[in-house]
Amino acid sequence: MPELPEVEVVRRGISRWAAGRTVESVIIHDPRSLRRHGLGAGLEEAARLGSFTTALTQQRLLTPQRRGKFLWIPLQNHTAPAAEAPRHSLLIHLGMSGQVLIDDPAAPTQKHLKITLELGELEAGLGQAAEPSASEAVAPSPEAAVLSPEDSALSLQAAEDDSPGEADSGPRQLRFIDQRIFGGMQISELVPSTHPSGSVPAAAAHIAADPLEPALDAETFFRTLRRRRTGLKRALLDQGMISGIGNIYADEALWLAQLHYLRPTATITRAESARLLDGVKVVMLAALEAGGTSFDALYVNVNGASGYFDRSLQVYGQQGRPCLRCGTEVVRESFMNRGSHFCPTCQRAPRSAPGSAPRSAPR
DNA sequence: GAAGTCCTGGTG
DNA sequence: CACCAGGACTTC
Repeated sequence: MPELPEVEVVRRGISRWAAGRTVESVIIHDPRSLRRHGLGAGLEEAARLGSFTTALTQQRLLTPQRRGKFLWIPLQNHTAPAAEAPRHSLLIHLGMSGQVLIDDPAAPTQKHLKITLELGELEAGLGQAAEPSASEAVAPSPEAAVLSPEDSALSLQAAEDDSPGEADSGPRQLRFIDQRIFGGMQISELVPSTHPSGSVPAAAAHIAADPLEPALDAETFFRTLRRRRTGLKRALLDQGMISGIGNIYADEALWLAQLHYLRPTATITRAESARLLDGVKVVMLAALEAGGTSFDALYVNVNGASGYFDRSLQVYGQQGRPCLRCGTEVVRESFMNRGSHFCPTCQRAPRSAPGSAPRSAPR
């Protein structure tokens, strides 16, 4: 269940290993992962799959971007000058179980392999070198594409292992693996946006800014919350209001902010809203730090074994165990067909009976 | 605003 | 062998 931090780590992995390369060929192992591709075009399946391959082949992968749980790689024709603005993107959503694996053609085939992009050589000056992420603990060097010995732990083929005569080593495949097929890929046109990169894929244009974007400010968040007529957790999970939060980090953020998941959004105070947004950011950044800076975590996430940063989890899945703040047993309740974990002491239930109309809170 | 639908490996 | 998890889209 990758949420924002996991997707961000995948983004960094792609940025480091695949950006700057050109797609030489596309292999679709399972068309179900392309269910959302080319939907508006009214094409038959065979034509849709063909258009996916056509749109990607000979395209240069630029620096991957992310908003919430949506990940995209801007595409540029490999003959175009590097300065030219990309018009399309490869949009990736990991869904429940999606993984991105960057490896070598010699790598063994993965069980749930859906799509393989075969990549060309790295073009000098392109790709991850242009990546200015401030939160990157270790900025990739311009030579990052040249593999060092420890990189073999990433299951990328090291230069030394290559047969003589092959000048370019580096990983030559970007593979999409997805067990439950809730995720997928599609080609989507880039449209102008408040996103830091200036655009987002049209298919993700309805997705709100995420907690790590400057575009999301506390006052707007508060006002949007007050306008809603729903519960706090439902609002947090609404990607059109704030993006990147899934079931796990919603529970974590609510615990940090000491707010109940059923609390009516309309009764939230400005201070509580600020606490909640703060909790969301803290949880995301902590998870990112746990996974984004550790080599092991990079390994499991880019190469996709399991990759959940569960060492930063305080309440999710902790039912029956003492709350780390007050010692009360953490409770799990069923909500929206999923689990909600909370501390009944730190996170008081709203006064109104479940299901009844919420009454207004003071202030 | 909220329920129904898609999926499949793992679990009881 | 039935059931569950879970994100996001479709439909009410």
